[in-house]
Amino acid sequence: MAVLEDEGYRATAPRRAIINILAEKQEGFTAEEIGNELPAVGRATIFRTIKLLLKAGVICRLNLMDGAPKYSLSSVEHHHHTVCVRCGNVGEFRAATVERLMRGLSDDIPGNIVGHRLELYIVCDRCTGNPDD
Amino acid sequence: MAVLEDEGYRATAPRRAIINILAEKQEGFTAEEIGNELPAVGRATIFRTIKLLLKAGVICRLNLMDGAPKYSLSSVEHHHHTVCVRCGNVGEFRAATVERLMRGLSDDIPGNIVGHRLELYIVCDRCTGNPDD
DNA sequence: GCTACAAACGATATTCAGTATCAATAACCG
DNA sequence: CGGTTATTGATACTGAATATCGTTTGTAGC
Repeated sequence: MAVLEDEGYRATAPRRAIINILAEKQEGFTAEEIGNELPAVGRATIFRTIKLLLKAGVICRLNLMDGAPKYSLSSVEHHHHTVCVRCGNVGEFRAATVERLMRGLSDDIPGNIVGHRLELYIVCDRCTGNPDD
Repeated sequence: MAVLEDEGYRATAPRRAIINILAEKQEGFTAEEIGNELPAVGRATIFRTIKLLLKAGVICRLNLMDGAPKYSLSSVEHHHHTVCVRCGNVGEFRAATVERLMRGLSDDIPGNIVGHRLELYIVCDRCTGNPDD
């Protein structure tokens, strides 16, 4: 919540409402979902606020193969995502191994690596139990 | 080109035209680019054919952070992409290290890993030379 | 080569996510 | 409290992608 002040933005009611919703979500959510839960807030503001939080690093965007992009709280600053291919739930993980790998890879790549993104497609434990949910 | 027959699709003129264009491109290209080079082919067909080739595994889709998705020939069956953050060019690379990493990671992930996707954001050699192109 | 039938086509309308515009509103600072 | 200015919401718009549908065109069988 302090993010708004830190960046010099105003702590308006719509923004607070959106941030409160996000805090409960944790998991991957779409812009539309937020809009549905806050009918009082205009579409434009939803997207504006999401963009604002993206820039502030509070949430991160995840472009999936199909459908609208999902967002999730970036509870840790650098991390990667797991996406369950069956239920679509999104998780976060962090692995030092990945970062180490990047450094190793830099010799094979024609240019300077400035960032990376890793997505793991999984069948989550919940879905493993229910063959077709 | 044999892809079409292999999957039971018809080898129509528009499809052949599209495939020919793709064969020259190699790099990341958008659906719109293809459309521009083939004004005779309807928009719908461009997208239909792209989807078809995606399913057949001939090309792969790359959802970037902004703008339309890019596609590229999957000249090797499993690979990852480099995206130059300055000029937007897309490259492919393959590294056994990545695959090895996945196996190592599987213990830390709550579920079964069924696939993965890695994108490297780089400043390519060409752009490193020209500070602001 | 000709015919028939289904697959595929192109033009158009439509959906959907996201953005621009702009007058009205509400935070913040004094 | 009042003025300034960021922010809002309604609406219109854009741009990518899809659905519809009458027409065209591969292809298999003759």
